[in-house]
Amino acid sequence: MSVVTRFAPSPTGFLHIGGARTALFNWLFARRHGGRYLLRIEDTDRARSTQEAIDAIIEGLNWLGLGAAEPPIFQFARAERHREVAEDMVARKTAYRCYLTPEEADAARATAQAEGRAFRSPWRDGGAAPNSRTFVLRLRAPDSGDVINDDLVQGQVRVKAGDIDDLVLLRADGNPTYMHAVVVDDHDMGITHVIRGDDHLTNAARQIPIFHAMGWDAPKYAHIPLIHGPDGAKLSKRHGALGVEAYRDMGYLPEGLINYLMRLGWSHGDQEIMTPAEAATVFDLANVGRGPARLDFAKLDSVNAHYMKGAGDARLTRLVLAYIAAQRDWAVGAVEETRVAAATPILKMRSKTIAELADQAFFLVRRRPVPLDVAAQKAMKDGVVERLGRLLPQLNAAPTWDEPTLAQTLKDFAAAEGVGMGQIGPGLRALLTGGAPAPDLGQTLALLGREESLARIADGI
RNA sequence: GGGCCCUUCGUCUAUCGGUUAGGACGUCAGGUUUUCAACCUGAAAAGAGGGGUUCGACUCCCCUAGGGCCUGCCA
Repeated sequence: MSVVTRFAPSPTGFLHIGGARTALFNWLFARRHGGRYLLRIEDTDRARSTQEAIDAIIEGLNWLGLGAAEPPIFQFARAERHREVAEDMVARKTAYRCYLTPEEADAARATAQAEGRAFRSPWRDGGAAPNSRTFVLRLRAPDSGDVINDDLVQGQVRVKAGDIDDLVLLRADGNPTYMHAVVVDDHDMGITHVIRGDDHLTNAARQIPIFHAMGWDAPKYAHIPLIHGPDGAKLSKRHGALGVEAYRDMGYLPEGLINYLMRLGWSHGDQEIMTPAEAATVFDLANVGRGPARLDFAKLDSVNAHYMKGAGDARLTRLVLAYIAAQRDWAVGAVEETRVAAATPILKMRSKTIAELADQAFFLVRRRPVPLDVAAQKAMKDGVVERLGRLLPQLNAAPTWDEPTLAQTLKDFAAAEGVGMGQIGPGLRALLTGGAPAPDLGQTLALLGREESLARIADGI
């Protein structure tokens, strides 16, 4: 049997971090077994589903490299099929028309709950249909036996059939409920493995009877633990329940985010760094943890830093320039772009994210005269200006404007002055960068270029 | 209330009855040092509690505690 998985988000918001990981595990599992990975948009809630959300989800998946090879299936478009199956179940006597009004159903449910038993409608065994009353179609839940889900992650979960409600399949308006639509679609799409969040674990016990009611085999289930916030509580907007595009805007690389998400809940020995392609050769649901994991931005940063070091320079340059333009609202000229491009291979080694890279590169795009921040001003102590005045001609006389030559020039100057670099570095750095972070001085001078460096020093003295 | 699930360093995790309980991030100390980083060396740091089973339990079973999910004509 060839494997078919699916990622089935409801388009009521962006693709959040938990959804991204669910998609990732579906993708990995399908890849691992040479199967198919499908996307299904669960848009049966017409009031809350939006085109913007659909676009955001697909865009987010593509950014992460988790796009499906086949076009998405839209659940609402299949409503006719869902109705057909529900009617078929009525014919099979595994579903029935329930004429309870919502209020009556609420009351009956409250009673059942108080008595500690599952909800059963009085209409489950038929009866004369009242006129002018609408009805819903309900599942006739099995009367006896256990519903068993041999969950690939959580282990065997057994629920007594008597604990399962006669849930609604078709609403009064004839539209399917989530519980019903999922089952019909998973069957029709040939889904073999349902990999989804742990919040659906108990839903499996409600869905399996629907499969059986139609004489279908239920898929294998794998309920992966949820992601919690750093404080262990449910993920909220305040700490990370953001769309993946928010992570992109914070300066994370998709491969960094993916690697982090992959290791959150799944492990392969002690290996921390692994690409999805690599993971796809060893991925196993048996190695997925069962407890919820907390989001840890420090670890994410560290994983991302690894991918920053290995990322292509042209790509990083493009990203960092876009970041500076968007986040700092800073117009970068062509000369400065060239400087940033030349600096990227050096600066990426010291940056965890694109945001940090932008901070590291900022000194390159500043405009003269460069204002000094408080720390930089403090570096301009008595005698510093005079000393830098003596340095200026030395730098100007440097035979070539490159890092080794400039570093040597500085060393020679310090020796000639009879002082350590501590008497020269801070002041020089202040004038060159205004206090913004920058690499070693030799490198800073080289990256800034002869003309700009000398001008910035001259500006300050 | 009911049903179900979860529980190893601060965090992510390894261990699948016998280990000085390993790794990573973070933290701390030291080194390097002209800013911010990066980097190097070292250290501290864990089996929720209680019962069993066993020659031997982090590992298997039970109870307790804590946390989570579901309990909708939402998904």
